Amino acid sequence: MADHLDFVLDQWARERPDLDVSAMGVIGRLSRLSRLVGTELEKAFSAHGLDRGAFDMLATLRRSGPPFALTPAGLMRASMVTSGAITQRLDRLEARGWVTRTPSDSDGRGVVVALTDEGLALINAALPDHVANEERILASLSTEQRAQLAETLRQLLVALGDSPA
Amino acid sequence: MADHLDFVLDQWARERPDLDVSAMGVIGRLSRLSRLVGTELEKAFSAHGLDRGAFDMLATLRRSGPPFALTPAGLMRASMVTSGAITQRLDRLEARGWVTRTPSDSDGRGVVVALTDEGLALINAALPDHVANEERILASLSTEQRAQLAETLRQLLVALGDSPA
DNA sequence: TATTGTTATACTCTATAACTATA
DNA sequence: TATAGTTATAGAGTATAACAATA
Repeated sequence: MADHLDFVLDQWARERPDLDVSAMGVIGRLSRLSRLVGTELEKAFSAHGLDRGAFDMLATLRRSGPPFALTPAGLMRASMVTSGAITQRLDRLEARGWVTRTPSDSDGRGVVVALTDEGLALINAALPDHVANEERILASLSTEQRAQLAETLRQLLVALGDSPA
Repeated sequence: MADHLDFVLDQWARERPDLDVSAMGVIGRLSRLSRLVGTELEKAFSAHGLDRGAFDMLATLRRSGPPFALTPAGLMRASMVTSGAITQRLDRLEARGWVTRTPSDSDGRGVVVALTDEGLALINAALPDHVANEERILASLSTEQRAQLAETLRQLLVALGDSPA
């Protein structure tokens, strides 16, 4: 079965046969898939009253382990969004009672963002649904394909400068 | 070499050993990579005074072949953005003199968007740089890995409802 | 001087809906 | 009634820069 990029590559082959546009077959699909997957992920989030940004913040705090606390700078590095977006996300999460902001002990400039009991309960409840949703999204791939895909994506990420922490 | 998702999966293994979060290894990497690749693509666009949305419109018109004309609805389907975004993109492209909007002959409600000579020259010039940039982004993969990646992504896209045209 | 977090600006996009002109 | 395109609203993100407090 053909996808949209099959159509696009066909058009380019006809219009610009001088150009090798095969890279588009990878990058174009990457872009479209990321969009479609994003839409699918929202379904599980909204079932818990969350959106992507909120889930991202709560999950990052959750997986950091007890006491479920990080600085805004740490959340920024993990989420790949700008500092302004982090401030706004935290404003909303704080208003909902899911996180607290307290001055850092060790750094007078710093702030520590921590999950409240309500925030912890929420992310603990949303997490299994999110993981099940991701499994559903990947259901068309074999175990081997999934492993191979993860490894190829990692190779690309490392080459583009992605790093742990 | 480790990437960010190696770190994330490690944290989840420690915090929620009851959950199989391996799907995150695929979907998380997909999301981060799409973001990083997007940033890299902008470099080639901005060298020609374009942004992602503008390049997207011009390239879609270009590959449709002579007379390089499509309806806003056609551009919307190809680009996966909302109708409001299309209207705004076309407003900007029209103001720059790169596309024209003329009433459709066959449908009184319709509009035909067409590349101007300037728009055609611009996209023809930008295209080889864009393709070279995509090749650079994928340089860390072998030919076989690229082909396999494209095929796996296509499989996922088709399963999620992506289709030609 | 540099860093932390917040605030501000202008812009692009989202989702949703209303609106017109036409089919 | 439905469709094509535009317009409008509120909200979340971008990039960039400025800012106060602290290191």
